Amino acid sequence: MPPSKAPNGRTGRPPVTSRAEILAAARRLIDQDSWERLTVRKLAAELGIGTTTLYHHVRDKEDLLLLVLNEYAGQLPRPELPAGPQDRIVAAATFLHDAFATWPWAVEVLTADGFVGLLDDAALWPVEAIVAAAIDAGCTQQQAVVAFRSIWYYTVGEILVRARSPHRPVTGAELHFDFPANLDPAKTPHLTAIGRDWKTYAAADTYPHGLRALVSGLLPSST
Amino acid sequence: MPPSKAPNGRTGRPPVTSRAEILAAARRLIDQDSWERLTVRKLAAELGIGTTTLYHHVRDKEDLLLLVLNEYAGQLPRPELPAGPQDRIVAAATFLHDAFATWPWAVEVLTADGFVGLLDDAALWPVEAIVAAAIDAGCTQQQAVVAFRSIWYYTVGEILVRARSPHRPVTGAELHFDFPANLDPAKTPHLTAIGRDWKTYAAADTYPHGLRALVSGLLPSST
DNA sequence: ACCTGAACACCGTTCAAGT
DNA sequence: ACCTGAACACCGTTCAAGT
Repeated sequence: MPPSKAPNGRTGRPPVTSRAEILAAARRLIDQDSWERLTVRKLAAELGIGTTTLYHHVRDKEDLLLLVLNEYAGQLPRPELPAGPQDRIVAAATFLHDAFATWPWAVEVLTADGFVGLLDDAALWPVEAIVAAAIDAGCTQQQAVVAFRSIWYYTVGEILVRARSPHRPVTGAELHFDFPANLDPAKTPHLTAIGRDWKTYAAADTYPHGLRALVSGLLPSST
Repeated sequence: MPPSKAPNGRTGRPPVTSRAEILAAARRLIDQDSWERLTVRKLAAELGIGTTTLYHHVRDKEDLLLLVLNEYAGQLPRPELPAGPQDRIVAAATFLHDAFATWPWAVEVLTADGFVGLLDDAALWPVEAIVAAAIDAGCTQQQAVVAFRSIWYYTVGEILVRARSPHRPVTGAELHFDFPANLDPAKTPHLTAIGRDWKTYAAADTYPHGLRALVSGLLPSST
């Protein structure tokens, strides 16, 4: 038997799915459940196809996650940035932060794979904006790169600590500083004194505050 | 047959291993290979015991990692700290950073489980030192907690980004900013201009620089 | 008391065979 | 061209049975 001939003139067995459908289903599952619990098998089941069929449309699981990530990044509305360099950096970094806060797994994927060689051109604008603003503020290229990296570390750390805190996804006591009740006041007097208040203090979202402290320390002093 | 009676008077089958031996073997395997590749099965093989025997000495894999971590933390020599509050914070944070830099999996374990309720009393001194110094510098308790958290985020981020960068464990181009050659100069002029130099700039260890910027921004201005 | 193999309930991925 | 079940090489953990 010769291979069947489809109406579109192409030959062979017709597809049961497409890359776009796969990405949409993956995103659905990630949003419903966590990205850690997304498995190739579940994704195929969601689509009603054989597990191994997926491997005809994406290289492997990592490839799949990067595709979903870039799609997500491209869909986010791009905000207006303020004129002042320092405010511009804060705004761009906060945009990054907020984007990651709703999709913390993106940070895991990006840090797992060396970041940006993997991002689409269109998703790089916050990086460009931060570097550009730093140079506007009087930084050399090198200082601007250093500034971006510091901001990136701070942002990644905040997201990961927050995301991994048990069952407190939105705001809250991320550090989960639930001291053992048996803190030794001789060894840790200040921690003992703070005691239960730590939880209260740590409940606030301090990302912007720390970010401003960092940025003001990184840029050449311009009053 | 009655249960055999050991010379020490205790009854039953004699142990083939101990918690101490298990922790030592786990540490050996983690140092040799990465902690991601430590499996319960490999650990049992290393000890020459049945896999499931491990579960009589540790609750589960997470428990095992925490035990190893606390042992490691307790063994690190505690440095002298400078007198000035700002320098003291930098020194304590740098100690944390360096400890994690040689054992990045510790950060993974700690961030995975909400940090410090899990640390031994003895391992908490850097936290106490940072909070104490912040209060010395004029911070309120709340400001001191915020300062610690910001420093913690920055440190965690640096370690994780560095640790996960492919095959560059010690120093180096952690961000791996290997732009696609097809960067659009219209969209990302500054990144395009920096180009290959990014790698050079990013090769430096900028943790201390960013840390100082952050700390100086966080403390009440004291010249 | 302590040890252990078999078993359970999973993974991601490959590959030969089918349509 | 595309799909797919079986299979491979793994995981962490439980549990009944052995000593």
